[in-house]
Amino acid sequence: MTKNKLEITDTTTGEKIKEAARKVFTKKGYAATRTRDIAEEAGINLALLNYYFRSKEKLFDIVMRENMQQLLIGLRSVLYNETTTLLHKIKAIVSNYINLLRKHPDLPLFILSEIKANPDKFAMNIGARTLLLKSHFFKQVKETGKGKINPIQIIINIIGLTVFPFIASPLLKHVGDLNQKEFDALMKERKKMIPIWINGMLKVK
Amino acid sequence: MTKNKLEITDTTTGEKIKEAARKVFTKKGYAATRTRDIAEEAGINLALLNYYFRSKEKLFDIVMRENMQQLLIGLRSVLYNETTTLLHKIKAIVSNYINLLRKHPDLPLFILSEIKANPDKFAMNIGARTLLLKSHFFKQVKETGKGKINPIQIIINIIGLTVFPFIASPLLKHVGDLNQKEFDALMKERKKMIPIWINGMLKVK
DNA sequence: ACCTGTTTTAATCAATTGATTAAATTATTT
DNA sequence: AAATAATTTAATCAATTGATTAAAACAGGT
Repeated sequence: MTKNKLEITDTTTGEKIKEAARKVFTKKGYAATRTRDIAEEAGINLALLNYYFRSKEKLFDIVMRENMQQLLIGLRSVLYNETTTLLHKIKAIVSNYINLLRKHPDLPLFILSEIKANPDKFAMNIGARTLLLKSHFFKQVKETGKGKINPIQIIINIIGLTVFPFIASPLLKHVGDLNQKEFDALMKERKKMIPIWINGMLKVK
Repeated sequence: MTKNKLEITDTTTGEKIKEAARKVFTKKGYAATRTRDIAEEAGINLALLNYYFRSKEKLFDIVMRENMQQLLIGLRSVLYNETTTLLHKIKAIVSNYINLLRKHPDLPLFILSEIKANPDKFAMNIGARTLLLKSHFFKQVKETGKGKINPIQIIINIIGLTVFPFIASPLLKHVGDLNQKEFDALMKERKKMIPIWINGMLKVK
């Protein structure tokens, strides 16, 4: 069985390890993760981790690359669509990301922590820069704010308003006295509100 | 010299260790920090760390407590001032925090990461909840948004718009192609803009 | 100068951690 | 079935890590 018996849920040993690694890395971060935790989570012998992925770091690189990939999938098609309004794009971006983050709430804190811990490692990605800066979306932000506002500020606000509550969720739940259900309801409401708020910013002055 | 020769900059051995620990912990996080890194940064023998603070964790607890303290200092006097307008309070909060974060840019990511890594440890702080929820500031947010908007959403937005850029700064600098100077200019501009943006949100609908 | 308590140092410990090895088991090919 | 290749396991390694110890250096009081 070297190649696919159509692998019912593609549950190769390698795949099991990778998914276990994603879970543990994302929850605890690279430094706090023990390869033995990953092995246990995957239900495999520790040595198999090195057999399939050479090292903890190589495994991490693969998981992280896929995680970042996931955040960019589908973004290009929105950013570069020349047939939709700016407001429509903002609604799509915010809605898609909040849906994604409700499924993977600790993705942003994980990614931002690891970028900070090792900025050089992620410096390569010149593609992410042009993806945004050359987009139809960015042009629309520029001309809608026509000189009044730096478009980067608007970008920061869209991402910040969308992502921040998930980054700070333990804190917000505590000081706001919210359970998971109430927090979820807030995030659902934000899907509607953030585009309205951003729209307001674009009309300031 | 058992007690103060007025300690020119209070540079006790214990203080040197604590400040070195603050620097290393804040930069690398608890898990990635080695007690030997702290000792080297402080220029002291490793054993002195345990002599003065018993353990890595106890030292961390002290540093973290002080860090969180720093974020709350001066907040109460703003939140509970019954003589100022809501807009005035928002300006004060945003301005104070951006000033603080420009001096200590990796404080928020550090704190939020550690809270997520160990939520129980920080669960005690029932004081932080009432500090916000019982404040004159919170009442003003409630009545200004009069039923139209959940005040918690406004709180999230104020904190998010203020703090998020610092959390995501390596990413923002990269995709926005910003150097430190340009990033700083953006943060300066946000001191003016965030209160305006929040004001707009309070008037939505 | 001598004693006493505090601070500092070098050496060391036990536990943990990422990784490897050699043998075993299992699958595939001939 | 035999041979070969791939996968899995248990045992072990060397390096790192947080912490401790016993001795040395230092200070203040008498």
